[in-house]
Amino acid sequence: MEAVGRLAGVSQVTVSRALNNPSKVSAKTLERIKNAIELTGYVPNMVAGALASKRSHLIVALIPSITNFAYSEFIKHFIQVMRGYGYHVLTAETGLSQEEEESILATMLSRRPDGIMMTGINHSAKCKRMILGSGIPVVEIWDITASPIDTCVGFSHAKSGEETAKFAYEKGYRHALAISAGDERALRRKDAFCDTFNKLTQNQVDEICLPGQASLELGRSSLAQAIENGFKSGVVMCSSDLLAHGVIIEAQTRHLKIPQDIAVIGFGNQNFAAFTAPALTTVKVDRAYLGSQAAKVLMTRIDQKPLENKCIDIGFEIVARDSA
Amino acid sequence: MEAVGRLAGVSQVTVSRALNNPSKVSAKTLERIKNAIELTGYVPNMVAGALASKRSHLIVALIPSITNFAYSEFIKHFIQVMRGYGYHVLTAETGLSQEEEESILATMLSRRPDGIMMTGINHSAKCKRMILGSGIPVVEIWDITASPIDTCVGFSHAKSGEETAKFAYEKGYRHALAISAGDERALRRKDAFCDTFNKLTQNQVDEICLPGQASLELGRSSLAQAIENGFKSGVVMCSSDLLAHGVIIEAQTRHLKIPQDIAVIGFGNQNFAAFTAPALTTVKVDRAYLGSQAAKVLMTRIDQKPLENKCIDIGFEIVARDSA
DNA sequence: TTGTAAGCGTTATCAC
DNA sequence: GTGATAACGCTTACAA
Repeated sequence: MEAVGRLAGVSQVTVSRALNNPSKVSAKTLERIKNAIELTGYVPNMVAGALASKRSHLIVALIPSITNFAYSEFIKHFIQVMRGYGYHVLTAETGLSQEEEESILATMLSRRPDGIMMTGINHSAKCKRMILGSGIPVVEIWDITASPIDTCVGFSHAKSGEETAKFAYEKGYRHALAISAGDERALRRKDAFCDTFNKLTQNQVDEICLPGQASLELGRSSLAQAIENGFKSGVVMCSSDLLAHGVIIEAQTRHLKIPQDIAVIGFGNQNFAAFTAPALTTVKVDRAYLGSQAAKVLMTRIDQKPLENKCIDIGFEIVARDSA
Repeated sequence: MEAVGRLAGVSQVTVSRALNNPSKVSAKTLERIKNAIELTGYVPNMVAGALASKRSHLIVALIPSITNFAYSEFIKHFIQVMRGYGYHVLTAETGLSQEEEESILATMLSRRPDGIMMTGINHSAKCKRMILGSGIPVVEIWDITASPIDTCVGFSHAKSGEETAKFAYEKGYRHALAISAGDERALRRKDAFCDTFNKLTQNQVDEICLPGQASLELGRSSLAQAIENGFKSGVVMCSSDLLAHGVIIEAQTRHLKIPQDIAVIGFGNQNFAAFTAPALTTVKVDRAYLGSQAAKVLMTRIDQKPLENKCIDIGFEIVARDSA
C-alpha cells in the first residue's frame, strides 16, 4: 500500500481509503491510485485489514457432511449469496457428532468469523457458551425452534413426517414400512410418520433404523430385510431419496410392482427423483431458498440491522409422482 | 493474552510461547498458564497470529463444483488431512470457467493462504501469473502434466479412456456409444475412448456431448436420443456413473437386456455403482488417496522440505461388474 | 527459562 | 480531500 501510494503521489492512508471508501477520495487521485495498483500488481492483505477493523469478512459454516447432496447444495447457495456480500465461507464437517462440532468450532472461533452458520438446533451446552461468549451472530438452519441461539431458518421435521403419513393414508395405503438413517432429524421425521400413520390406520408401522449415512445399498438391503421379516406390501417411507431409490431398485429386482405392490416415498427431492423409474414421490425442501434466506438473516445480524423475525419457516412440499 | 499472562504471573510473550512452543516453557508456568486460559476463557486470535508470523494456516481450495460427488468426496479427505496438519481449508467453486477461477482466486489471494489447491491443469495465463507472483505453493489435482505450475497429483484421463476402450473390446463389444458431459477432462476421456475403439474395431463410435453437468436425467435422455438415431446395441461409455445409471434405467424402461442388448460402463465408482441393478462396471479413482496425497505434497512444499516427485500419478482401475 | 522491543499491513481517529 | 499517528493482538529477534 505504501508503494502504491508513493507511485500515485499520495500517502498510504489515501490508498486504503480509495479501496474502502472511494467516495471520500477525489476522482483524480482515485484514477492515479487505480493505475498504480495495476502497475504494482498490489494485492490487498485481508489479514491485516481484519486485524485493524475487527471485521474478518469470514463466515464459518458447520454442516454434518459435505458429500451429502442435501447439505452441499444448500451450502453452495449460501456461499454464493455470501460472496455477493463480500464474504468468504469457511466450511467444516461435523459429522453429526456434538463433540466434533465443539472441537471444530473452538478452532474456527480463533479465525474471528463475523458470522456462524450451524446445521440443526441441537448443540452442546459448551458449544452454546462459546458462541454466546464470542458475541458472534449465528444462524441455525435446516430445522426450526422457538428458542434459537440467535436466529434460525428451516422447517419442521415432525410436520414433514406427519404430512407424509397423511398423504400416504389419503392415497389409500394402510400398511407401512419406515426406513430411516440414524441422524436425529431423520428419526424425528420417521417418528412423526409412524405416530400419525398409526393413529390413522390403527396399524403398527414396521421400522428399520440404519446406522450411519443413507445410501442406495442400505435402501436395497433394508427392503430385503423387511420382506424377509414378513413385510408383504404397502407404502415405504424413506428418510432420504437415496434410500428410496435403493428400495425401488430392490423391489424391481424382486419383480414387485411399484406402486401396486410396494409404494415408495422419499425425502429431499434430489435432482434424480423425477427420473427414477417410476418417478419418485418425495418431500421437497427448497435448499436454494434456504441458503439465500440463511445468508440474508445472518447478514442483517452482522450489520446490526433490525430483524423482523428471528425464525423463518421455509416449509416443505410433498411432490406426488408415480412411486406412491 | 496479556490478561492470561497477568493471571499466570508471566508476560504476554510467555503465554504465546506456551501455546506455540510449549517445550520452551517450564512445566510449572505451563501449568499455570493452562489454568489461566481455562479461567479467562481465552480464545487465540489467528488473525493477529497470521499477520505477525506471515503464516495464515489457511489453504485455498478451488473445485469446479461442491455438489458433484467426485469433488466433494475428494475435498472431504483433503480437508480432513489438512486439519490434522493444523490447517483450515477455504473452499470455493469455480464452475469449470477460467474467468470465475481467476476472479475467485484474486479475492482469495488477499487472505494470504499458505497453500493453494486447484482442480485440473488448465488455467488462464493471468491465473498462473497471480500464483507465481504470490510465491504460494500450489498443488493441481485430478489430472497430470509434465509441467505443473508447482506440483500435481492425479491421473491420465486419456489413458483412462483408452483402457476403457480396450476393456470393452476384449469383452467382445464391437459397437459403441459414448456419452460425455461437456467438461474438458470428460471430453478427453471420451475422445481417447473413441479413438482407441475405432482403431480396434474399425467401427465409428456414436457420440453424444452434453451441455452442463451430468445427471440421471441426461443419461436417460441421451440413450433415448441415441436409440432414436439408430443405435441398436453395443456398449455405452459414459463420462460418469450418474449418466451410466441413467442409461441403465432408460434401457430397462425399454425392456432392453443389460449387458446383452446394451452394455454400460461408467466412470468414478461412486458409492452406488456396486448397487445398481445390474451392478455397474466403472473406472475407479481413489479419491480418498488423492485427497491425502495432495495434502501431503502441498504440506512438504509449505514446509519447504525436499520433494521427490513434483507429479504423482495415482492411476485408476477398471472395476468389472455386471453391466459390461 | 523468561522478558523487552520492534514489527506484521492494515483501519480508525483526529487534525489540517 | 488528505495525512499523521495510534492501535489491532499477535510473533520474532534479541537480551537478560
